Amino acid sequence: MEYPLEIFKALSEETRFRIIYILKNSKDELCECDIADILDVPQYNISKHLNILDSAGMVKKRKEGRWIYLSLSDSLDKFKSSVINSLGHLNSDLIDEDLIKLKHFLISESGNRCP
Amino acid sequence: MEYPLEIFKALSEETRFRIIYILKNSKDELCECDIADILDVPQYNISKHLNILDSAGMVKKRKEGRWIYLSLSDSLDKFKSSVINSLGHLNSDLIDEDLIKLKHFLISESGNRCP
DNA sequence: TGTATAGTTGCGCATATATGCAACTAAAAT
DNA sequence: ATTTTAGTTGCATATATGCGCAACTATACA
Repeated sequence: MEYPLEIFKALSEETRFRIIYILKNSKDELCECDIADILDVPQYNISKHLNILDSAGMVKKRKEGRWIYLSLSDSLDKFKSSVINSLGHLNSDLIDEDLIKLKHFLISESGNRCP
Repeated sequence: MEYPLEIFKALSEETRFRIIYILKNSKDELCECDIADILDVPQYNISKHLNILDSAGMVKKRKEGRWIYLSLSDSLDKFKSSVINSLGHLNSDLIDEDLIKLKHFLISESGNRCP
């Protein structure tokens, strides 16, 4: 797909947008089951959406044992990082709910989280 | 639709992306027939896509006689203007072709352009 | 070795969305 | 008044896309 369109298309779907949003706001890596838990979306959907975000070069996957740890790509080009930085200007109750759940997740270190 | 999604969805379609791109790069207003001509897309499609961009609050329409003149909205909020500014980091042959055609259009003041 | 958990993937279905056509309105221009 | 041009809109169609399910792999643990 044409380059910029791929990025906008990736971000134009609610689940994918929420994934990027919590990855951007998480100080730690998150594994797929974490993300599925936080967003309350089936893991097989998270998996599919992460494939799309990966193809668009927006996320980094790190496999460790049985888990795949995710974070924003650390090699974002200027365009991508600029678009993602734009998310910092948003303030919406809906995405705030995800951030609250993310915060609880990060606090309960090995509580609810995958080991 | 949820606010940020609407913006990304608007930009994730090729014709709409190209419209925003040339509006961002045009010093003058453009009317629909100009845009249809530059992008080589039927005018009824341009019209429909402009409705979507308008609903998303991304463009300004100014009616004058038989024509509707378009430009980027002059009341973009921080998020929208940040996303649109991200386009400045792009360099793609495809969108450059549109810019070349736009340039020719702007030069030939009342040549090909609508009066 | 058997079981549980994390993640993947193919299929069928439902929905969303862009397109072309054709008929329409509105405002010049003759 | 008639014609021409800019723009709009409803409809049918084709395609894209996300979802749930179910079967699959791979790794850890007992």
